[in-house]
Amino acid sequence: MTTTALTLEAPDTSATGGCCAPLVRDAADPATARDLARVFKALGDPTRVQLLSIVAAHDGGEACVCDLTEPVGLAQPTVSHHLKILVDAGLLDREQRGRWAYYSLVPGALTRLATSLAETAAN
Amino acid sequence: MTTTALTLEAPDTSATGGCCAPLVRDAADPATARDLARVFKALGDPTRVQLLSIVAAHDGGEACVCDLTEPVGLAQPTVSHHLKILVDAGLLDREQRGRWAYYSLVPGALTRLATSLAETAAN
DNA sequence: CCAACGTATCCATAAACGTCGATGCGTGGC
DNA sequence: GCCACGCATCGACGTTTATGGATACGTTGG
Repeated sequence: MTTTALTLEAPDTSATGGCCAPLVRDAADPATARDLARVFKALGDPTRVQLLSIVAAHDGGEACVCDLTEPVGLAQPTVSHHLKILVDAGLLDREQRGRWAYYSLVPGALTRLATSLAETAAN
Repeated sequence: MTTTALTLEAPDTSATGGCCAPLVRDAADPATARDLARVFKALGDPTRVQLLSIVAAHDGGEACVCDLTEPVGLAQPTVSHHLKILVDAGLLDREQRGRWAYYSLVPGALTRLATSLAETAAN
């Protein structure tokens, strides 16, 4: 799926004699933008940024839900909801050990995201 | 501002003999998380990622609204709305020259964001 | 001045989101 | 087998968001 190779055609500039010189060189195609935005949207909530940060700073690089409800001051179902969003975004891993579910950073996920940002900036 | 030095108290682990060893070292305090999330939320929409990318890739590193409506396929008020969000997030600069409003990347904004991400990953 | 143009703001609507109580599911202790 | 525990899912509610039409604002050209 999502195999859209959309080249993002540059609009005709000869018709509009105005300001526009739309030399879009290699802007992100809609599919890439959608994928990037999905990850950013997952990070677009203060609670989730906190959760990610707490997990990262936690001893062993992992934490269970019971470690997280108190720091963020939210009910357990809400925290589970946010964690699921972070997992779906590919930012957190979930591993069930015994009764507890341990969450940890996906290795390299944040770094790759940082690289994408830096690339756009240098584009 | 935002000089909150919030130490994010570690919950007592001696009481709960269970899973929890909440050694939160230096997780992001709520204020920092809020600021970060605000920028990420601005990037949490495919249209805005596309807009940012197009502006970055555009000749001269700047583009007016008339350059942007067609590539994203949205009405002008909608594009203006998204651009305002990106400006408010500190990601885009707006400069009015003549009849046209030129938008450009805020120098270093994306790089700083990338650094924040990398820091969290290495925490 | 006035008209044309590019852009921002206002308003309404539909969809998505955050939140939490109630509840269901899997695991471990007794 | 039963119960307690940790966690996920469901349903509902209020809030926020994306979108575009109508319109107002500032600028340029005549």
